[in-house]
Amino acid sequence: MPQLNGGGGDDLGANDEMISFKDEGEQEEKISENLSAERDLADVKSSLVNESETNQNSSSDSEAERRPPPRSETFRDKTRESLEEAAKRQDGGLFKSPPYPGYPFIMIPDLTSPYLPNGSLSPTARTYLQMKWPLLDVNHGSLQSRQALKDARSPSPAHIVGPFCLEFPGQSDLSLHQFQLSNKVPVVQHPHHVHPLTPLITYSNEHFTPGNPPPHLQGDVDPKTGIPRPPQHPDISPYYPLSPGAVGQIPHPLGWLVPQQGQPVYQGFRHPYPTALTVNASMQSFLSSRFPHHMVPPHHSLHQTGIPHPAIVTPNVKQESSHSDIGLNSSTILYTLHRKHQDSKKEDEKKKQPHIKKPLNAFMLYMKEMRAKVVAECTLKESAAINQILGRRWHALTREEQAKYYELARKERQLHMQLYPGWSARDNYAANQQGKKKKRKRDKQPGEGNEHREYFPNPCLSLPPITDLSAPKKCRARFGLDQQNNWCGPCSSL
DNA sequence: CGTCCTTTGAAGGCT
DNA sequence: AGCCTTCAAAGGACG
Repeated sequence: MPQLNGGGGDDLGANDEMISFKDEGEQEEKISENLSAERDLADVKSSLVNESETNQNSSSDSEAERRPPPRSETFRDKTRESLEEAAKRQDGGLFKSPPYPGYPFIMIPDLTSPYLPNGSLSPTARTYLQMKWPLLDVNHGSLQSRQALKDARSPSPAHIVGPFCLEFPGQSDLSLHQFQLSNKVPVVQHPHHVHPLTPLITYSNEHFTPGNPPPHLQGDVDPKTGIPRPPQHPDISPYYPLSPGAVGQIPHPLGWLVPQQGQPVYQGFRHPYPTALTVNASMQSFLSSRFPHHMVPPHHSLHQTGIPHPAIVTPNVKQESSHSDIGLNSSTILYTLHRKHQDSKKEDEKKKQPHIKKPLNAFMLYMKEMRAKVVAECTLKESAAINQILGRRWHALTREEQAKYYELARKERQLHMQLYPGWSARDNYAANQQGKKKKRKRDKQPGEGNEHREYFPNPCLSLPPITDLSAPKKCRARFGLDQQNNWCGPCSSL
C-alpha cells in the first residue's frame, strides 16, 4: 500500500480533498480495509463459494494508520469554495486564473474538428485539451503510452494510455489502471484518432442515440427502454479495458451513421462533451434529410451550445400515430387532436424538458469502473450486493486512489456546471414528482439499515454481520434467492 | 411497469 | 450547523 505523503505538489489538489468517512461499522472497516485487493477478491470468491466465512477480523492493521485523520475542512467545503471561486473568476470570457490548475474554464471557439487533416491534433485543440484535462497527454503519442504500459508503476503523472485508459501511479491492484468511466461511452473511434477527452465522460450514451437506427443496422435493443443498443463486441468488456489498438474496433452507438468505409460522419461525435459540437443545426438538417423524423434527435436534446450532453435524458415523446386515426373523418381527427393537444399541452411541455442528470460523484465513478470486475469475480449479479462490496472496497482504497475519483468527480461537476449553468439538483426532484412517481422511499427507522449485521457474517467480502430483523428484503437483495441459507432467521421464515 | 434494494457523495431544504 | 431527503448507477427481484 502506498503511503501517503502529506504533500507533494499534487497538481490535482486532491490530497487535501479527502473526506472523513462515516463511522458506521468503522471498526470492522478498519479491520478489513488493509486487505489487499487481491486478498479481498479472494475472500469474496471463497466466501461466496464456500459460504463459510469464518474470518472477517483476520487483519489487524488500522486503516487510520494508513489514512490521516479526517480533516476539519471537508472535501465538500473545499470543493464548494473552489467552485465559488471558479464562478467568480468566470466572468464571461476567457478566464485567467483557473481555480484548479488543470481545469480552466476555457472554451475554445471551435472544437468541431480538433484534428488537422493529417490526423494530428491541432495546436489549438492540443492547448485546450491540455489545459482542460491535465491528465491527458496530448503532446505525446502512442510511444509514451506504450511506455506507460510497460512501466505500470511509473511515478510520472498520469497520462493517457488510450482513449479510455488513464494510468494512475501507485496502483496496487491493477498494474495499469484502466480508467474507463463508463461502459456506455459513445465512441466513434477513428483508428488513427484517439480522442483525449473521452476518459471523463461518464454519462450514458442513451442520450445521444439519435433515435432509432435503420432496422438493418439495428443490433440490439434494450429490453427495458426499447432503445437500440449498439452492437457490442463480445470480447470487449463493458468497461472498456481497451488497449490503444483495440479502441478503434469499438462500435459507436452512432455507428449506424458512420459509413462503412471512409471517414466517419460523426467524427465530432466521438465525445459527448465539446467534440459533440458538431451536432449542430447543420447536423440536424443532415439528419432530418437522411432519416425519418422520429429518428432525428430532437433539438431539445441539445444543449444551448449545441452540445447533446450525455446527462440529458430526453423523454420519449410518443409520436402521434397517423395510422391509428385511419377510418376517422378529418374533422374528428382534428377535434381529437385538438383535445389531446389541449389536455396534454402542459404535460407535454414538461415531458419535453430534457432531464439533466446529476453528475456522478466519486463513488459512482468508482462503481462504474469496478462493477463489471466485481460482477465477474464475485459471480454476483445482484446490484445491491455488488454495491455493498463496492462500498467496502471504496473504503479500502487508499487516499490517493480515492483522490483520483474525487478529482474526476470534481471535473464532472465542473463540466456539468458549465454545460448547464442554471441546473440544480432540485430540478430533478421536481422532474420525478411531475411525471412518473419515481421511487421512494420508505423511511428508514432509526437503527434500521445495516442492522442485519450482528447475527451472521456476510458471506461476501468480509462484510459485517447482519442483524436487521425488520427488512426481509435485505437478505433477499443481499444474497439472492439461491442463497437463502444465508438469509437471517426472520427473513428465512418469511 | 414501477419500485425496492444497496452503496457513497453532492446538493438543497428545513430546523 | 446539523440533519434529512433525493438522486445519481446498476440489475435482479417482486407486487
